[in-house]
Formats: sequence, structure tokens, C-alpha cells
Amino acid sequence: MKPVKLETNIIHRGDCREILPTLPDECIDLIVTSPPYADRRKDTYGGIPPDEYVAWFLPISQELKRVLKPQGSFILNIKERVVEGERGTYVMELVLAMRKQGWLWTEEYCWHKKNSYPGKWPNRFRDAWEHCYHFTKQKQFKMFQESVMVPMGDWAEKRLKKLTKNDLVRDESRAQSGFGKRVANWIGREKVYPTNVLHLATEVTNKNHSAVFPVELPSWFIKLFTQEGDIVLDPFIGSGTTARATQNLGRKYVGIEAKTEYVTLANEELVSQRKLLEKAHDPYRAKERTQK
Amino acid sequence: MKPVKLETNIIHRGDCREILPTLPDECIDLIVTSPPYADRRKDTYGGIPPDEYVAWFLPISQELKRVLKPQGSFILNIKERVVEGERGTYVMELVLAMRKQGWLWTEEYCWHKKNSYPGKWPNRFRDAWEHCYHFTKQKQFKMFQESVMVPMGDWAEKRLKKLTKNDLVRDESRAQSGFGKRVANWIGREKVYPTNVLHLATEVTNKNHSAVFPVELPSWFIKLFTQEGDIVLDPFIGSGTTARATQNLGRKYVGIEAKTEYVTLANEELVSQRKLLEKAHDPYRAKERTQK
DNA sequence: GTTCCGCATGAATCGATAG
DNA sequence: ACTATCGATTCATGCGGAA
Repeated sequence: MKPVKLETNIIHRGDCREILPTLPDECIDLIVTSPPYADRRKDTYGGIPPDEYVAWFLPISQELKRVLKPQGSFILNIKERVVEGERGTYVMELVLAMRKQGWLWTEEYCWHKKNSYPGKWPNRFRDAWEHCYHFTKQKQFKMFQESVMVPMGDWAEKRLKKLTKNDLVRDESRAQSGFGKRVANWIGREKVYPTNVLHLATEVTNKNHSAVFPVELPSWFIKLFTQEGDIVLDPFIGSGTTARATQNLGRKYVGIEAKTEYVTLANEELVSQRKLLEKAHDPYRAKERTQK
Repeated sequence: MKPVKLETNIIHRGDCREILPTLPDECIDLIVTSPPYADRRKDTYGGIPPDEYVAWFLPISQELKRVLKPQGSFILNIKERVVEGERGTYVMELVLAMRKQGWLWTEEYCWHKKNSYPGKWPNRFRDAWEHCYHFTKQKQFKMFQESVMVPMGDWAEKRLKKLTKNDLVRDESRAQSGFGKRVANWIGREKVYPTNVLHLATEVTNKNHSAVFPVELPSWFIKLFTQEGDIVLDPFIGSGTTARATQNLGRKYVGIEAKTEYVTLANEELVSQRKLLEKAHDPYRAKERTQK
């Protein structure tokens, strides 16, 4: 029998194949995750071989379907590795298998990695993009397109670009005081809907975790598919990027991570970020910082 | 019995399922094409339903494999249509089926359409990218990477003026081959290799043909995979974009198109473009134009 | 307070070499 | 023969310290 209550703003320590069954049915509004790619992250998940990848993932996606609310969404960030000179087919096979499992493959977003890994090979160029598959349980699902609208013109890219701890605080304080230059720029600009191509750089500064997507990636989907107070799940949360994005945006997170160091690290970062957020919302401190 | 001789710089009028068998074996250096999408271009190919698409295309790709030289490449530009709220799976199924047919799926290039078609839907944004699958017959194939190099990012200008200590150290730690060697490669370098993401605007001028890619798209692949004098095939050539790209770059084209109007239109454009090219190569006229 | 510059590093891939 | 390891190749980004 499944538990009735869901604990939020927590990162579970363990294999998601064991943790997921302990979550209640239909309690999650959005799942955003980047599972270990085939033959990667050997230290954590044993490096799943490409030909076993689908069989490994299907039980997980089955559980994800169970815990997702009917109107929820599942964003799967993944990329096929080159296997003996060819692109591996396990990603395609996974999508086809997940449809048979009952998922609807609603859309494929393209993440353009502006700073792709360098290198040169005789038969290919640097790989600068990854898939973000959008799965749903129903044709009707929650989507808030206005929340990710971007101003027309050159400014749009910068806005999406960066939300580090410090920038976050700075933006918050300026927005509150109303004097932020950037905010002023925004006003009066024509806003447009984005496309299904996201231009974001990978995170290179995070030294503790090798496989991070930039915080803007989950942030974008969280804004698009959830409202404040909604619950976001990441079953392979690593160093906690999805949780930080979630906390930033006033949503609740549920994370799962098998590697102990990552859990510790993620929790530390989340606490420090929470403090910064609280400071930013404290009017006295915000004023203090603005005057500096 | 197959013909021995191949006629080039011609657009055949007819269904490629009938024309392709008349071409000799292994006579083509590069195939670039954008086939009719499922349920599109009903007038020409009868609007292939998504669930029949793979069966329809496989005999064609079989013939394409026959006419392609062993070291040649096949670029397939395609995008899955939305079918009842979901992305159709026929493209994935096609790739899997073509591998079984003996093709190697070497790479997937991403064409980012900078000016995507406007529109708004409740469950998705504007579609701003398409697949360009790269198939080959062998792991060894012709590729001329230098021909598509792009200007370096701004970062390089400052950085390379002064070679940092760390550049040398990192170099030494990796090989005892002498630290100056690789650094020398960088000095004076103005161009870098591109990635597998192509940023090109769609063509808006050509209203006579529904499935046009911009001439830069075939041009890029033609430069990358062929040399002057090589032969490029497009079995769904439409208004002749691939032929114009080919002619421009001093290669030879073989086109196939079922719709008579397109053939006429394409040939007219090709003739007028050829005249311009000849003028440009005529020394007297070239000088005249330069002085202007 | 900006701007500039040094610098480490990243979900990569191939081919050669070693077991 | 077949697998595992290792060196070589390459470029955009953001942080931190300096001007």
C-alpha cells in the first residue's frame, strides 16, 4: 500500500528504483531529470551499457508515470553517445518503448549547448545539442506559456542566461526597489513567445559534479509547466541543480540521488541559497545592499 | 541491367521510385534531400500517411544506397509532424529501419531555423529546428572539414595574443613531444571548426514549393562532403535548391522531381544562374563589375 | 564600480597501445 | 580476436583578481 503523504523539499539518499515506489500516486506536478547516459557515470550507476539502457529505464519511467499528476509533465534530458562510429539508437528505442508504456510524446525541445566540449575527429564535429523530450499522461496538461515569454531583441538571451547565487539576490533586490536598470529596460518592450530551441551554455564551474545541466534549463521548464507551490521531482538530482531552480521559483522539490556526497553537497547549497533568498526579501537588507 | 553512363546537370521529371532504378551503381558522391513529410504535399506524392511512411521510404533509401559511392554520404532533412497532439514516431522508426537496411547512422546534425514560422498553440511553441541525419555506407567516408570552418569567437583574440604559462604546462603534462608544438597551431588561427548545430534562416522568398530549405543548408553539406566536380543527387529536388547550391560550388547535380511545374521552374532558375556564373568567370566582365 | 585578463575545465571521441 | 586504457585533439564560459 502506498503512503498517503508526500514529504517535500527533501533529497532522498538512494537508488530511485527503490525510492520511487515509496512515493504516493499522482502527487507530482513536474518531473525534470537528466538520467545517466549510457556508459557514463560508472561510479554511480555502474555505467549502463547502451543495449541494456531501455530495459534499465523502463521500470523507472513506469514509476514516474504513477507518481505524476494527470495534468503533469515529464521532461527527459538525454543524448545518444557515439558507439563504434555511429550514434547509438537507445534513445530512440526508449522513446518508442515509453509510448508503448502509455506516455504521450508531446514535443521534443532542443537544448543548444553554446559551449560544447572541444575536440576534433575525422568523421564528426563537436556535439552541441541535446534532446529534451516532453512526455505527458494526457493531451490536456498544464502549461503557462506567458511565464517564459522573452522580450524581443538582443536582450532576450542575456535574461535567460545567468542566475547564480549573487545575481539572483541582486535581481531580487532591484526588482523590489524598482530602480533596477534591467527592469526598466524590460518595461515597454514587446514580449514574444519563445521557440522549442533553448540556447544555454553548460555549467563549467561546478567542480563537484561532472554532469550538470545549467540551472536555467530546469528553471525554464519549471516556469513553463508549474505554478508557485507545485511539486517538482528529479529522480537523478546529482548536485541538486533542479532543487535549486525549484527553490528559486517558489516551488517545492523532491530529489533522489544515489551518491552520498552529492546529497550532502546539494543540501548545503540549498541551505545557503535559502538564506540568500530570505535576505533578499528582507527590506532592510535589500536597501542596504542597494546603497552599497 | 543498369546503365553504365550517368547524365549530370539534369533534373529528371518523374517519381524517384521509377527514375532511381535507371541510374548506375555507385555513381553519386553525396545525396542531400528533404523528402515530403508525412501527410504533406498531397498533390505530389499523394500525402503519405504517417503509419505508411517507413514502408514508402525504404525502397527509395535502398536505391539511394545502391547509387551512392562507398565513400559517399546521405543527408536526410526531415521533421516529425504533430499527429493528434503527439510528435509522430515515423522518423525514429525510419532511422532504425534504415540501419537494418545497412546504412550507418553516423551523426545527427541539428538545423536551427532562426526565423521559424510564426504561430501559437496551447500545448507547444513554434518549431524552430529540424533533423539532418547523416548516413554513410562505411565508417570511412569523404569529409573536408576545413571547407566549412567559421570565424573564431571574440574570446580568442585577447587570449591568444599572450600564451599563458598554463597552456604550456598542460601541454607538457600530456605529452613529451615538446611543448611548443601544439601552441604553434593556435598562433595566427582565425577560424575554428563548427559544431553539429547549424544556424540558418529559412527561405521565405520561394512560395512555389512547400518544403524548401535555404540554399545554405545543402551548400554547407556539399562543401563538407564533396570536392569540385563531384556529383550530388537530390531525389526530391522541388524547385531546385540543391541543384543551385551544387552549380554554385562547381559540383554536378542530378535532380528528380515529380511535379512538372517545379522542373520547369528549377531549370529556368538554373540557366539564369549559370549565365551569371559564366559572366563572373569572364575576366573582362569580372573586372568591369569590380570597378563599379 | 567597470573592464580586462588569466585560467581551469567540461555527459566527447578516435586511434593506438596494452592485456 | 577482442576489450580496456590512454594520449591527442579542441573551444566557449565564468570566476576571481588586477588595472
